[in-house]
Amino acid sequence: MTATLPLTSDVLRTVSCVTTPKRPQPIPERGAGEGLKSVATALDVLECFAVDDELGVSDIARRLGIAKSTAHRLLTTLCSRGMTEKNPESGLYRLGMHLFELGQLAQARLRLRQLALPMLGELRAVTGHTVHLGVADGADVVHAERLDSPDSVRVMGTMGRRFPAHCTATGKVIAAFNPDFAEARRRAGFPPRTRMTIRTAADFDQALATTRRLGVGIVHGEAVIGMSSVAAPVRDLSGKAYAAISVAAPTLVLRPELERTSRLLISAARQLSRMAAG
Amino acid sequence: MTATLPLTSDVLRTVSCVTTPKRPQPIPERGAGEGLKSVATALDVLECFAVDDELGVSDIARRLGIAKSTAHRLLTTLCSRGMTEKNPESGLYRLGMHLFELGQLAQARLRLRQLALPMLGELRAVTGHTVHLGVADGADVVHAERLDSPDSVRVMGTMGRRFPAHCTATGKVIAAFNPDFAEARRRAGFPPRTRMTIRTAADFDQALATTRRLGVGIVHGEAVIGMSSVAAPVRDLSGKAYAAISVAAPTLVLRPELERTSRLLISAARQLSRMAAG
DNA sequence: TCCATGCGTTCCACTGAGCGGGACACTGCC
DNA sequence: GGCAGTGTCCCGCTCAGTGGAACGCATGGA
Repeated sequence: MTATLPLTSDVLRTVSCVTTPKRPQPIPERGAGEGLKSVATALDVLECFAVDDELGVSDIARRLGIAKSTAHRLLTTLCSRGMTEKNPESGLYRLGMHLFELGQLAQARLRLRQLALPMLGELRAVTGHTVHLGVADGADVVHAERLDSPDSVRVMGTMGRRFPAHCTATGKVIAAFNPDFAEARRRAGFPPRTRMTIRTAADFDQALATTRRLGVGIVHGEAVIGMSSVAAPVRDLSGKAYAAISVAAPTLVLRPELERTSRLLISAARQLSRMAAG
Repeated sequence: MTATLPLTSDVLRTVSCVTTPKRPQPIPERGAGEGLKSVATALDVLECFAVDDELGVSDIARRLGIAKSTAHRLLTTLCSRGMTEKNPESGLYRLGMHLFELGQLAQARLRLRQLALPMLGELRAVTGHTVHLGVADGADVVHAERLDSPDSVRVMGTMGRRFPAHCTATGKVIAAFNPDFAEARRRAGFPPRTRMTIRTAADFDQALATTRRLGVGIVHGEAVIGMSSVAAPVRDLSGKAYAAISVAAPTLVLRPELERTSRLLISAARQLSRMAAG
């Protein structure tokens, strides 16, 4: 059972917000986890594909420490439901389209996203930049929605991706107004992404203090060199942040507009907080 | 194991293209399915949420014909991995954010989508309308990508959704150039969506003949009243269609531009077919 | 107010389902 | 040709997953 926390509002559907025991990041941690063993192992198999695009039966068996026959059995079961697929060329397995279908359903039903969509569209229109909705999950932020800048040539595929809280504007601003979330990040550490990324708890705490003072989270090249973001927090009735909306653009473009963008974001996020709490 | 079919090209990652045994549409069909029983049941539980947003333990147990305790055990396991979540307000369960994460991964890795993205962007820019990439799956089309019209006010949530082949432009055009896919639809029947929807095999076959003659699939109000789409097929080396790209707009807007749009689509789809096959 | 009926959760004993080991065919490489 | 990989299949043991029953708690009607 996911530990039930004192979530005053339910707009954030992620129950497992901060206190999720562990979600394996680099290499799935086997056995750990409650409930049915075979089901848990099957989900571990899926998790393997979060790391690598395509994997073979033996590969997965080795990673999870299970018998080859077991891995094979799990994969055929997952395949029969479209959760994984077999690449006929390489003979390897990968994630299936049905997983995408179900995942889209999960996203489409996220209430916070439904509320945020019109405002995100407006923000994009006014700023002309890419906008995000990020929700806290564990020690990370998951991009629940992303509207690309109208003039962005290539559509990037970062939606649904998970980012450590210390290298994104959304992560910083949620951490600044949610001590539990910040603490989860401190425990998880500060993996570097670029040469600008925060690397120590001291720097992190200082960044959070700055964020609290400004009311917005800002990153310059801490996730991607040359890119900047600003984010404002979505908060529950107790004032605790559980999500954030952000605007992202090249640093050179965003820096001059920083103040105006911040004002827009704060106003939009405040409105969203009200709508979500009501 | 998903039956391996003679797929000449691998761009379509959906191995289970046409010959998928069955994917329960209205109510999950229990027990049927190879492999591990508990894993299969767990996936059935997920499938329940494709029908309803939120469900309780007893509800799911009743639907699947399993014991309440079993359903509860499955749900807690799924929850511990973020595949489902518990709504603390209602006490009911629903699909989880981690499912969204994994689903996004599956989509991002779809090779056909990667190839199509730039062309879809261009099509949207030139036509000013919403564009789709649909891939065949079973007797349906799954929208693997969707770029919204720049001037569309509200962003709709139809990406990742599954549509019966007989009421979409993409479905018609894939069926027209893929006899297996068309046959799968005939077997699955023709559920009505609007008063314009095709209802009989005879009408379906006639529509496919027209589609073959024009080279594009066209629907006027057959999925949504007042909306029209045109679609061109993406084909493998043998000429069999396995995906399609489409342009959608209000009927009144699209009708006058139908010929020009068709030409653009056919040219883009042809190019995409070459890139995917090469 | 009390009983009835629904819910979700927990426990427990039985048994059959899922486990690992091993055998097999196949491929590619030294 | 052997060797080291692979994916697939089979089989017997045993433990994991099953359903039933019991519990506490809501809700609602009599």
